[in-house]
Amino acid sequence: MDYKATLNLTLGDKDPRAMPQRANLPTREPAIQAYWDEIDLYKLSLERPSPLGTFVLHDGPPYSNGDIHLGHALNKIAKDIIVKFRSMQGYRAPYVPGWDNHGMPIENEVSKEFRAKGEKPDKVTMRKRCREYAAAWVEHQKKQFKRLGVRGDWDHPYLTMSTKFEATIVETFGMLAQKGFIYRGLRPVLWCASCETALADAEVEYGPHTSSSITVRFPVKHDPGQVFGRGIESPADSYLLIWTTTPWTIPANLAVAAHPDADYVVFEHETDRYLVAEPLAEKARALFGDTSPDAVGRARGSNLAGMIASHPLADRTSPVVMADYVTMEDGTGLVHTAPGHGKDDFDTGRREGLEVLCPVDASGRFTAAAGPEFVGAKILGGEADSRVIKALMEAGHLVSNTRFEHSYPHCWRCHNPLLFRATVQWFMNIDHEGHRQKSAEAIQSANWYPPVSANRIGSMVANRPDWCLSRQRAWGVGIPAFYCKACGAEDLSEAAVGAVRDLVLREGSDAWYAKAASDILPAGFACKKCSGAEFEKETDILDVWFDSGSTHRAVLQSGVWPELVSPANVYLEGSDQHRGWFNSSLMISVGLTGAAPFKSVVTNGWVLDENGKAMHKSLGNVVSPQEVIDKSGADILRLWVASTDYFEDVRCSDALLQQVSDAYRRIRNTFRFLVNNLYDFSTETDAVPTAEMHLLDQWIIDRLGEVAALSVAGYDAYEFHRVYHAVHNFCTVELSALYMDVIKDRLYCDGANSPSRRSAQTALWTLAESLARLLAPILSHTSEEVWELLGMRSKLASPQLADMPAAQSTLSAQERTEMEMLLALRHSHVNPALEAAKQAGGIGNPLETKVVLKAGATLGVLQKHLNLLPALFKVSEVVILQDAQAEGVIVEVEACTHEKCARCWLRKADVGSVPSSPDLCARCAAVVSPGEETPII
RNA sequence: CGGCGCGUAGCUCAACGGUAAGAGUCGUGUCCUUAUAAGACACAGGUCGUGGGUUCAACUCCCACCGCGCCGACCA
Repeated sequence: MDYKATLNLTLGDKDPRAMPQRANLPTREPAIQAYWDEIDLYKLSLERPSPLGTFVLHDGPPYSNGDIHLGHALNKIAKDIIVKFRSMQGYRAPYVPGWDNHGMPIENEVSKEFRAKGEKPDKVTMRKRCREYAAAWVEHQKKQFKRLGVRGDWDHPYLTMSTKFEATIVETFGMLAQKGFIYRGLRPVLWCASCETALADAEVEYGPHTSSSITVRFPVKHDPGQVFGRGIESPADSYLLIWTTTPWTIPANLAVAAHPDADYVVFEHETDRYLVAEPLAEKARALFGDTSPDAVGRARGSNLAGMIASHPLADRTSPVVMADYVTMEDGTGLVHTAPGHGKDDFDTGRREGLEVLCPVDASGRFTAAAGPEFVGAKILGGEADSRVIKALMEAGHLVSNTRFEHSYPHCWRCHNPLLFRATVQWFMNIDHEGHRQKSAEAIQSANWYPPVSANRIGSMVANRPDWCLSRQRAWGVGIPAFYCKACGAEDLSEAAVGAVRDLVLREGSDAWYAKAASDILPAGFACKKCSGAEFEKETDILDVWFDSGSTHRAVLQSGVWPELVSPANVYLEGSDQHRGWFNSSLMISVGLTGAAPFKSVVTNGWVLDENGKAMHKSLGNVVSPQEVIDKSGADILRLWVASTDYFEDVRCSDALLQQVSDAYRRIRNTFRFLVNNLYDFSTETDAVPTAEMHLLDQWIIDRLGEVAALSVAGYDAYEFHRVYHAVHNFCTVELSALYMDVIKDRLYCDGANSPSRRSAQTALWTLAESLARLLAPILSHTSEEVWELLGMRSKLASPQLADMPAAQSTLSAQERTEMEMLLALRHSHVNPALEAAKQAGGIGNPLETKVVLKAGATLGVLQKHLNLLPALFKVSEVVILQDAQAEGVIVEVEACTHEKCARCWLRKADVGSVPSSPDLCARCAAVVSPGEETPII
């Protein structure tokens, strides 16, 4: 007789009530997301109780251009996990996503469009198109982010190009100006002389270029350390040797840089003496045809400070300064320094208080400042070089002149070589009123995950130069500065900037370009210096880092999102943002308030391929989040994020995602077993109080509590892989391999409404419901699916609106110890013995066996739990024998000789004891005959 | 080239300076057919990137090198 129909089996996949084996996430997830939209889950999450207060994760704005890539996905998913966890932990956790809209990449794309059409738009037209372009990508990326399952105020994101945001940028700039942080000065930028424009780094292409390579001697005028050994401080016939591949920058020379830690030597050639770095002395001597290595003097680089040379052409001095970027690779170890023509030179010049000399005009010709003999000479084409070389030769200071091929920056548009040219720019002074030190303190008082982040940004802030805020571009927020037409004085007064802010607020930032200064400035506005009444507007825009660096003011403090607070609890961005957003936000916030805009900062590493290499389209190793979602689902991507230690660089590939998919299937199958055994269970009528449950059921609830505690600690530390491993191991080791397997007999064979089965079902229900909550921040969709199947929606619309599960153990310490001992016995003794019996042949299925335990000291514990053991070992019978000699427990396996019950397949002594069911054991006979129940054992 | 960081089984992650470096996963073999495109059991897998050093003792601390990544520089 077939008794299968009398068993309480797990629901099969065909049953409409069942949780299906196939997740089918690519189609299931959009339906779940539609449900979230329908109930307005984000709003509901803000309305749930928040005993712990508010927790704001402030979104760093991605750039609104292009499809999102895996790095975006990692970042946004990690943020989403944090927000959902904090909410479930008991915080009010709003999340307002945002976008960074201004900037060069969009301007370039739009420029290309116009160029393709042969149009030359004015700034306002250009900006209008940029705005449309950015807006289109915002909508595009928004869909992609939402598809990841990220919860937030997607209907009200912040945009740096919104009117209110742009007004805040203007205002922020004005406030910094009022506090004295903003100044105007020269700074070298990469300049294309043929396009007559400054270029951004991204617009520069490096390629081979042949330059004139010259060695020049600078007569020493003042030698306080008497390095030259002439016995006097103003030696004759003593020279510094320098090398350059840009002869045209010699007229702009203002200093010679030496490395403080390098060794320098003086050598003699005829009656002249020359100073060079020791490692390069040999080469330098060769220029004179000398080989003798004798040095007539030597000095540490740091001892050269104070030495002063004469400029080889102009009538001025050129002091020796220290710079640690001086290398011993090429040249002489003494570096020609022209602050107007190089970034390093500029920084050195600023530090040393040198002026910034740039005798080159926009078209790349020498101005009068270069010297009367050079005026009008063009850099491009080499005219300037040859005139300078000729002058040096005539002055007798040219030592050598050769050709030198090296990598050199070129304009990406016209492909001509670029030059560094100092132009007037706006800056934020990083050392104003101890700002650098205040920033360092603000860094110290924040929490950094991982902790080394603090060092990283710390050294960046310690070493960063002043912030150059000017960009010679169209797509951005105009710098709200006015220049007096009469005297040229700049005006950043509160009245002027305030007028611009009001204008932008009223009409948008395009109005800055559309209107004349007189239409913007308040009536009667006059120059403070000369009382002039006519003004010109600044044409540069602000660095877009200034935009994003203002988000804490424009978003957190604006009042537009009243649920937000400032400072934010946490910022979370990729490690490149130490130099980017973290830095710019810190500079502005410290400048205005003296404190950081964040309490904690988490950084995520880079996404690499399976070999640890960066992803590049050309390498074909790019994993696209859209493809993963279409093929496997967002929960797979989310689980991948949770499985990694994302503080460091993380790896991703199809093979790795396959591993994550396997882990997902394990977790899903665990949920399936739990859910599909609850089809006839109601918490209202069938639940068994924990303290009255079967010991094994109490034990698994105890374990669940531990896993929940571990996971919550992992979430709390932003280390989601701890959650992943804890839950995955729990599903595998405790649930699948052990608990769920062991309770099958009770679940399937005991009476449907028997207390022993209801006890197991109560545990299953608790497990399913708790795991759904525990995993809701990570597997948001699957948790939602489980929640619905459990019928929980009638109580609470989503597991994301529940509390994080907490321990609810009723197990005593002694019971826990005893259970652990029995499980250890199963693992280390019984299973191996069963395996050995299986390998030896004869006995295949453990259900056919009897296990004999011979024990000494542990006899009492074994006997106490004897009735648990057959199920725990998955065998038909367990016999315990006393054996005082036994070290630990001896396990023997033999065939069980009882009759096999046709229903439960266990071999039992009482099979046939009920006359009406001769092929059944007593328990099964009682179940088949109604009215009898099996007690909890 | 410079600054910062990372490098534990094929993979994802563990391991207070102290017992023979642990889990899961993948792989292989066996069992089950009552979670079944599931499940159970077992086995195999590591000179802890390499080489030095400190220490009674190093995966753990220090140095160098190699590989990888981020940021910066590509230069006089």
